[in-house]
Amino acid sequence: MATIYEVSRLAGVSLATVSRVMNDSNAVRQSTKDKVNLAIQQLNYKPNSVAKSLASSRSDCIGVLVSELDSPFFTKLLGSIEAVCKRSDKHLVVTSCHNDAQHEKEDIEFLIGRNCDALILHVEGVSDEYLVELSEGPIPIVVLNRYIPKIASKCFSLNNELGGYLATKATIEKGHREIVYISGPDHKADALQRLAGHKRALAEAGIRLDESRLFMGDYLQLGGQQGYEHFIQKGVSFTAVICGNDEMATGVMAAARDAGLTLPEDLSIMGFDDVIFSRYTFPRLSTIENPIARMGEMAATTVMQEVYKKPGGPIKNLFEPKLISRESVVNIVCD
Amino acid sequence: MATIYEVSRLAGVSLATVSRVMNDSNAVRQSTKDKVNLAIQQLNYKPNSVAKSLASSRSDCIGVLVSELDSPFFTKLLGSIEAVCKRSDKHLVVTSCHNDAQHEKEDIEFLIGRNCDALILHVEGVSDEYLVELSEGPIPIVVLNRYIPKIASKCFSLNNELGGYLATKATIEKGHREIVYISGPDHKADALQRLAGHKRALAEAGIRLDESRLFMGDYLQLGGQQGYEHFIQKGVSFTAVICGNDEMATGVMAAARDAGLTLPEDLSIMGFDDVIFSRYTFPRLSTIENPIARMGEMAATTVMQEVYKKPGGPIKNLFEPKLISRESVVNIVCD
DNA sequence: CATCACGCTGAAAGCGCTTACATAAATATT
DNA sequence: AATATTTATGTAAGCGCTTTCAGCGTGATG
Repeated sequence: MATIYEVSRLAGVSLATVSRVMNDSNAVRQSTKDKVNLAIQQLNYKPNSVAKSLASSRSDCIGVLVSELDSPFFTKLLGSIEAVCKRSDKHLVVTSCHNDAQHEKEDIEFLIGRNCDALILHVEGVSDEYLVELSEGPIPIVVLNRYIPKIASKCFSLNNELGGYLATKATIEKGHREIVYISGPDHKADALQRLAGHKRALAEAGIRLDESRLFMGDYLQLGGQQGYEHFIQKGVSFTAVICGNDEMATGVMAAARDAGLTLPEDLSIMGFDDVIFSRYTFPRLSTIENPIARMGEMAATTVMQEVYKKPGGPIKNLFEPKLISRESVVNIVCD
Repeated sequence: MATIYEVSRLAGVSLATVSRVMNDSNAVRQSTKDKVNLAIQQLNYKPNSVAKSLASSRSDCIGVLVSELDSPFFTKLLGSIEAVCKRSDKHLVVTSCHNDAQHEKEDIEFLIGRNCDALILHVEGVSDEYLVELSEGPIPIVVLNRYIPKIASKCFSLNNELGGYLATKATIEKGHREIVYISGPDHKADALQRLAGHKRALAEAGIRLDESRLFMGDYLQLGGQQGYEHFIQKGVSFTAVICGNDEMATGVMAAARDAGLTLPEDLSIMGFDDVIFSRYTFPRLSTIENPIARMGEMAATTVMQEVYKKPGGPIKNLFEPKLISRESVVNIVCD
C-alpha cells in the first residue's frame, strides 16, 4: 500500500499538502490539488484510516452495541442505523452482548478504546447511573429503547405502557373478557411497562386482574408455547392471549395448533413489535407497531448532527405505538 | 484517558516494559509485572487500540461485508460469525453494500484501510477474478455463499444445485406434475444453481420443462406474489409452486390466500433456506435447509485459525442442503 | 520602493503504541 | 573468580497521518 509519503514525493509537494488535499482544505491552489490528485490516482493511494484516526482522534466509526445479533428486532434496528451512517460515510463497529452488565461494560470500553466517535447503545444490564456517568464522559452516547430522565435527549424509546394498553384495549373491544397475558422477562423494563399498560386497560374495563392469568415468558417463541401450555394445564379458560412480543405470539400459535385449535376462530392472539415475520404468520398477526427502524434512524441522525455537524431534520425521542389490526384477533359474541 | 507513558512513569519502568506486560510477553519478571499491573489499575488505564493497531498493524478487527443488514438470512450469518469472533476477543466492523459491485469494492477498500486483520465477504457484485486477486493481497479473505475454484479453501458455500434438485424431487414424489418455479434474480449465482437443480429433477422425472412455468423473482416477498399472479394471469395451471427462497414462498402464500385458496390443500408451496420465519408460517413451510449459521461459523473459525493461530476443529467448506418436510407440500392423488 | 497582508506551502512535532536492538543484571559454566 | 549465557529492561525508531507554526512569494497599498 502506498503511503502519503510516496504521494508527496511523486507530486513534488510536502506531506502536509497531500493531507490538505485529502481533507479538501480550501487553502490549496487548484494546480497543486491537481498534481496531488494525479499522484494519488497513479499510486492508487488509499489513506490508512488507522493512522488518520490516531493523528486526528476521530475515527469515522460509530460503535453499536446490541443485545443480540440474530433476532429480527435488532436486525431492523441495525439496518436503519447503518443506512443513515453510510450516507455520511461513517462506519459501524458492531458488538452484541447478551444482556450481561459485565459484558456490556467491557464492550463499551472496547468501543471507546477503539476511538469510536460515538456510541449507540441498546443495553439492558447496566444501570441508569452508569449510563448517565458515561454520557458525561468525552465520548457522546445515545441510548435506544430505554428512557433515562437525566439524559432524556440522548434516549430514544417507545411508550411501551401505551402499547400494552392499546393491545389489551383492542382485544377487549372485540368482546373478549377472558384474557391471559404472556409477558417478557421481568428484568426487562419494556416488558414491565407493557404489562402495566395491560393492567390499566383491564382495570378501565372493569376486569379483575387475576395473577393466574399472567405468565412470565422469555420473549422467545418457546416462552409463548410454555405460556399457552401453562394456562391449559392450570385449567384457566380464555378466549384471547396477549403477548409481550411477536415471537411469543408465534409460539402460542404453534402450541394452540398442536392442541387442535383452529385459528383465529378458537383463540385470538395479539403480538407486540410488528417485526418482519408477523406479516408471514397465518392468521396474520394483530400487533402493536414498534417503530424500531425510525428509532434507529433518529439515534443515528442525532449522532450525525451532534458529532459530525451534519445537517438533518428535527429529532424525535419518544415514539408512540400504534395498533395494527390484522386477522389474529377476532370478534367474539358475548354470552 | 491515561496513556502508556503515564503508566510507565507511575510504575517506574519503561514504555517497552509496560507494553510487554500488556501483551503478556513472558520476558518480564513477575515482580515487575505486579508493579505495572498496579499502576494500570490505579490509573484505570485502557490501551488505545488505534495506536496499538497502527504500531502493530494488527487490529483484532475483522471486516464483514454483507449484502443487506435487515434480512433474516444475514442476521443468522452475522450472529454466528460474531459468536465465534467474540470467543477470541475479536471484533467486527460490519458493512452492507446492497449487491453493487462499485460499493462492494469501496467497502472492501475501506475495511482494508481500517487495518482489518481479515475480511469475511458475502458479495455478489464483484467478479471472481477480483476476489482471486484480492486473496493474493496482504490481507486474508474468506468468501461466503460462493464457490470460486481457484480459492476453494477460502470459500464456504452450499450445494445449491442439489438443494434445487431436492426441493423439486420431493414435490414430484408427492404426486405433483404441474409445477411452477419462481426463481431468484438471474444475476445471482445461487439462484441460477437452484434453478438448474430444479430442471434436473424435472428431467429425471420425465417432465417437460416449459419456460412458461418459470418466473424470475427478486428473492423478496413481493417477487413471490408477482410470480403467483403472473402464472394465474397467463392461465398456467399448477398444483405446486417451488420458490427460490422462503421469502418468496411467503409471498405466494399471501397471494394464494388473497385469491381465496385454502392452504395447503389447494396449493403446495416449497421454500428454500429455512430462515427463521419458515417455522412461523401456516402451513409451516416445507423447505430446504441452508446451514447459514454453520457456514458463518466455519468462515469465522477459519479466520481464527489462520490469522490468529487459534486452535479449532476441522474446517468444512462445502455444505449439503437437506429437505425439511413440513406441511406446505401435500400429497395429491394422481388423476 | 518599502511595507503589509494574504494565500500557499513546507518543516516538524506529535497521536499512543510496538519492537528491534542495545545494555545491564543475574545466573551458569569452567 | 573470570568468563560465557541467559534473562530482564531500557532506548529509540518507527507506524501513517494531522496540524501548528513559520516562511515564502505575490500583489496591493502608501
